[in-house]
Amino acid sequence: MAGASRKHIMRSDSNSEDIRQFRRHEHLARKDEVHEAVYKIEEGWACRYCLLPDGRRQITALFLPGDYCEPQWMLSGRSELPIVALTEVRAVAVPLATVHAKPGDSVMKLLGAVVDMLNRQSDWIVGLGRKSATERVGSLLAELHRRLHDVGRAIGGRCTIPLTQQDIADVVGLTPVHVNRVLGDLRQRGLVQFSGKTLIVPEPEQLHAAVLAAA
Amino acid sequence: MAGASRKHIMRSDSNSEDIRQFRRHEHLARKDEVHEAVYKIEEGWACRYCLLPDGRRQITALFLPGDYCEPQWMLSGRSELPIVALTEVRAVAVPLATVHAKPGDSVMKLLGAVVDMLNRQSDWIVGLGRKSATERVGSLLAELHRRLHDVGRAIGGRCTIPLTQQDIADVVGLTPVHVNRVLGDLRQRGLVQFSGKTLIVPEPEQLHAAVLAAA
DNA sequence: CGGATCCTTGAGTGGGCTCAAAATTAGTGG
DNA sequence: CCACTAATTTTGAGCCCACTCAAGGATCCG
Repeated sequence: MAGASRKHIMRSDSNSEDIRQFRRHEHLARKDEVHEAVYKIEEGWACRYCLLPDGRRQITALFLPGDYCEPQWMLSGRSELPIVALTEVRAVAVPLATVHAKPGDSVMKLLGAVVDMLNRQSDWIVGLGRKSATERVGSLLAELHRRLHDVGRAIGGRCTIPLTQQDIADVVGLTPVHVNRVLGDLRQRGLVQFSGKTLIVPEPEQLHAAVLAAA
Repeated sequence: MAGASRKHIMRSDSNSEDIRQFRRHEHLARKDEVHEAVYKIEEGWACRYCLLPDGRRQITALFLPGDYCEPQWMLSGRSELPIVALTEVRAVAVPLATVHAKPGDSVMKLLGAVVDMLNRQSDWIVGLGRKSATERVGSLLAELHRRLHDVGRAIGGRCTIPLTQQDIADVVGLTPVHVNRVLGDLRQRGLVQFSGKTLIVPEPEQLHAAVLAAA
């Protein structure tokens, strides 16, 4: 990450990476802000959210380690909604000028991330519109477990979910009280286990089956 | 698909446009289908939907005249969910090969459409997660009125909404019975009027205000 | 050790659902 | 153009899932 002092700074690539740190509850982006870089999350979690005038909050995207934080900024150049850190976050700022200059691999990665985000949002519309509380919470845990597993952060069904129950409620469109009850139910049914912020999914397939389309 | 056998295919524009017709309930795309073209809707409405194993349906996108039907196919090449015509539909198939060949205006339009879809989906997550039935239905009518107005299809607060109440229910995540009651309520409050499939919004701002963040 | 945040549990309420049937409209073939 | 059927809309009665309000316990952190 260091080593910026060279003669020819032509290739603005890996030397002197622009690393940013954010404390919990600190904003990575505000509403309607102009951006000339996207973040690649290295460590920690963040979310995009919408705050209604009367205080209701809805989270519309979760950013986990390895995710690009708002790949569509490459296309639009601005954030429509605020992004806030849910934990301490370490991220790399990827300048869009650089990406545009060499339209190769990195552009494709970002465009792929845009498509992933579209599909993930579409899935959550289905969940919020047509699934029960238990199905929504179960689906969220299953999805988070899968995403963490995909980046090597779930070993033996074990992973860390740093969300509060209030956060979970704001993702799945429920109240924190009800989320608490649903989590208790899932645990009693043996589909998941907790110890602190650690989530254990003994049988991912069983959770997936129990949660999708309870006939 | 036709019209490729000529000497100078320089201007691949208006000659022999690939126009497709779809009857109501006919599919424009199936799940997991490969696409080498996107549709530009000329006339009629279509939707993307998800059908859960037990029969519940959730609509995750509406396509109105002027919309590109699945701009992200340019990036992914395949449909994740089925698209079905809600009315008779006339659409132009825009071959992606053509678009890629001359990466200019049309590419930007499609990428802009992708960003619009992301933002619209994000808005609907907020609605489904945190808004009441009345707010959701009112928001939908307000949004549809605005989108139709933007393409010159709402004259004097008057526009055509060819959706059944069942369709509306599958967009806003309610039952058709409850949608019917909510519509009656909105009409009684003078926020909207109906006559057949024609929707009249006397005061768009009043509807918008009544529906967003009822304190 | 004190304060704040977060989790847990109980009791009661209500918004949207289910079930059911009738009225209206749209579609279709003769 | 009409008879017939299917689809859609409307209305009523009762129920349940998730919400609200509230209080006590646990955990974290300075």
